Amino acid sequence: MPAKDAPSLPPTALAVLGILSFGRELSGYDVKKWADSSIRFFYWSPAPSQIYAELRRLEGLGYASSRDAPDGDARGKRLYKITAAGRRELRRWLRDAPAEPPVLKHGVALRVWLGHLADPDTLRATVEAHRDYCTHMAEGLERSHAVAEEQPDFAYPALVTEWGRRYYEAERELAEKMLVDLEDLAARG
Amino acid sequence: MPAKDAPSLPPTALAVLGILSFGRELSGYDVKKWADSSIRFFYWSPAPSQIYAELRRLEGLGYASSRDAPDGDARGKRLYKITAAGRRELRRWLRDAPAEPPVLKHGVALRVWLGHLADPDTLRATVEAHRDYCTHMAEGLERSHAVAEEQPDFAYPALVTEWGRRYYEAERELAEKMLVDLEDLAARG
DNA sequence: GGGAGCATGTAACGGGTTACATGATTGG
DNA sequence: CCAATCATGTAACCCGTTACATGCTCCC
Repeated sequence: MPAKDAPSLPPTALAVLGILSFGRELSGYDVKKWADSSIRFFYWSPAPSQIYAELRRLEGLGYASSRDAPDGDARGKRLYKITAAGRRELRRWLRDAPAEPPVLKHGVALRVWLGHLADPDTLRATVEAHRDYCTHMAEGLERSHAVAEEQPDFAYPALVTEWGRRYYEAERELAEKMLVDLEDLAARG
Repeated sequence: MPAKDAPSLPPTALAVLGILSFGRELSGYDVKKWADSSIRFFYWSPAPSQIYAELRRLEGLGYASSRDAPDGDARGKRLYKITAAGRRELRRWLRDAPAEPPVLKHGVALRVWLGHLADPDTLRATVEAHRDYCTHMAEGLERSHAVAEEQPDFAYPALVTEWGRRYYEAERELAEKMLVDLEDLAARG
């Protein structure tokens, strides 16, 4: 019986455990692919090396169990599965831990903030690149959404992918407005 | 003459140098207050201890100079000022370094993503709290915007505070929509 | 045969946080 | 006088990344 006053796992561990919580038996490699195709759009995707480390930690805590892949499958492959204790821990976290405020590190905004030091053309190009990046992310989320809607147990992920699409849509519009404001500022001098 | 192929400073150093780039002579404490009242809305506010460390680093690189506060002012107080080299370095960074994609770690989205493990009421409360947080941030940005507009050399910061206000406005609306979607999902069961 | 993708890891590093320590100044 | 705020810093810690190493399997 682990976890007395469990000092709450780091975000990455929770995220990995969360991926396992959909019930599939996954290798570290699989977890990385999942992360890349879903949570990386609104959270982030840990480095492979850390995923393996987190899986070992989760197993150590009894939140996941693992077994070697059956013969015929790639040798050395290890499959992880969430345990009842792991599911309990996730539920506990969702219920008890206050939601941390979203972390936003917006390098583009920082650059505009420092506009007095930048060449106007570079600045504009930066914001335009960001606008295109938003379009790109929105497209990624559409694909992710399509996948989620096929699976009956992915109702919540589908909600979030749709939320994410709207988010990047809005971000794109904000970039568009920013370009106008930048133009105005340059005109007024 | 430092900086040959300068390995580009970490974000915190750039942010601190950016704060100094508005020309004021600031103490570490002042820098922290500035960060809290402006860039923390779209970037983030480093811990005090780190700000002091970054200021020392910047001085070591020749990007900032410092002097003791004049007598009559608090003893032990140290004031930092950006140097020409520091301004050059910032300009170089804005021009040459590709803008890093925004980092978003949205804990609320992650929680909804794991909705299959959560109690519906808790989930709703989480999203509602997030909506209120957005309102709160938007208000903070309005205040920040008002301050920026008073200063003639804060045109770019004013642009960004306005952008930020719109951002949190949009985030709030997304939270509102999410609540509706959550309701729908619960109704369909 | 060889390259792309599968699969797992180690080691070193650095960035950033928390917790703590210290002391001065100011205002009620 | 006492609390709040000003002001600066040290030490320990851990999270996460990068870079690297290794070897397999599948397919052209």
